[in-house]
Amino acid sequence: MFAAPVVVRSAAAQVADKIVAAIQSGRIKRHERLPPERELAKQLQVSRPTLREAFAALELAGVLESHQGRGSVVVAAPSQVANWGIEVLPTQVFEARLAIEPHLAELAAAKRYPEDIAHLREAGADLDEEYERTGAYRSDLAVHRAIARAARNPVLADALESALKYTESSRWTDLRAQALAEPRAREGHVDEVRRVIEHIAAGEGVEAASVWRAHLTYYRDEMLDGLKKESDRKPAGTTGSAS
Amino acid sequence: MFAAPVVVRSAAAQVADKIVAAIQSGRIKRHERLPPERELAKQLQVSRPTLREAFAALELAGVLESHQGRGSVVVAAPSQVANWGIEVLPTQVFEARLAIEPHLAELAAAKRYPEDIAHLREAGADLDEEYERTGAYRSDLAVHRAIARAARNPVLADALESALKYTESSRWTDLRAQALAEPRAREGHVDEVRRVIEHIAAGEGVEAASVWRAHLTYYRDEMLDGLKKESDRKPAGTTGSAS
DNA sequence: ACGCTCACATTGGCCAGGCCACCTGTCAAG
DNA sequence: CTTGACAGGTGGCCTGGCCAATGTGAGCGT
Repeated sequence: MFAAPVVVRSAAAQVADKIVAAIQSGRIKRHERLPPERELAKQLQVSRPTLREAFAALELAGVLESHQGRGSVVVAAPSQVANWGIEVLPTQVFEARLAIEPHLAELAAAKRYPEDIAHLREAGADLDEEYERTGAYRSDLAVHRAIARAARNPVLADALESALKYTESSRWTDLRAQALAEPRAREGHVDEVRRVIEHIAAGEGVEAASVWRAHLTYYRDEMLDGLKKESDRKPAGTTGSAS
Repeated sequence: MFAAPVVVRSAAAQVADKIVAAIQSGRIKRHERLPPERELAKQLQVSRPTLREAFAALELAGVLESHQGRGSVVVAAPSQVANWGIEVLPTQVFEARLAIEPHLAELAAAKRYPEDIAHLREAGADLDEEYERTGAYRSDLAVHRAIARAARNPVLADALESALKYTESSRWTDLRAQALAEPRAREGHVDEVRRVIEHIAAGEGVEAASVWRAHLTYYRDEMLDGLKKESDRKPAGTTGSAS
């Protein structure tokens, strides 16, 4: 019992949550002015500094805008915060990566900035070296990121990063380690990485995208197999994690 | 002269910038502990509440993590903040949208939740109605967003939103208005919107993606034409915008 | 009657100082 | 060796205040 520990959420974070929720639900509309800080603080029963922490966070996130003497207004549409706090499933992570990463490989092949290619080759060499030396490797994330960098598209690079964020949970790394336990799978992966790098360096965008798509597809299937086996062993999920 | 007005950046925002810059440059590494708030505030010559505003913002953004009695640690990798504050070009916005949106259409066709289809049809009907009534339309963003929602993938939906954010500048809306000045172009767009909705509703993912890709490609070419004409008229760009 | 100026209320930006709660390492008692 | 109390360090939060930018309306002159 008490499997789920108490998640402490700071007062400022709770205030931010409330404001976001109000925007999501449409209670506060876009370009609408919020009550003055002093008043809102009184309404929410927090001090002004606490409220200001929440405001500062939302301002950096592009949700609010505050101006001295004028007040604070909402600048984000509900759609922009619609997915905040939604849980992301492993299959959704792969959906996103399959949408983004082959395209990144294609863009990288189209642009081919010398320093990016060098950086990419370096990441590939590191992976090769690790594989030759130890017969295994921990992850090829560096290559994925190098491709994103070579694509020179900040919007897609950010999107990839937000997908990769989910691959850092202990749950995900466990599954990955399990998926990479098969020596044959590893060899195939390393080979795909080599090929995608050469395709990009040669400017063969379509081929690079194709290899990369296949790479991700294999990887996905191996991971989801692990997920399936796990749920077979333990039908009732008891893994809980928060953030 | 003095074309660029002084952009007032709050002290808290500047502190956040400094910390992000330190992570980008590798001066602070991942999982490294930061100095205590009181000390860091002294170093940066700001008060603790101001520093705390910056911390709150970075915590919401997933860069820091603070725990009572333990201190604050960096949890973001440099790659995760690498693209912060980078200017995004119109061509990059289209690169990203072309990567994401056809895939979203395909996912929407694969999932086909009834309420999402209804919502999508509604957005399409609104556009139709506006077009029939006025012979023009302001934007079909609602349809794009409805497709994103129907795809049920928060990672991709967020990515699309961050790309669409750039389409809200006055500069972009001007270009769009100009691109949509051709009645023939509008008719084609409305027709594509109708078709993509029907393909999605019918579960024809490949076709939906294909139509949507064509739609975006036409749109991109019209917009970038407008951009080109504009730069022909006025070779030296004097448009400046900040933030 | 119209336009202009300027004082003032409003509102966010920032600070000082303080109290409390929590975590961690230490050290003595069992 | 284990257990528990304890103290120092640290973040969480508050009160109260001053300053600076903004917008407004009264009062002025024309």
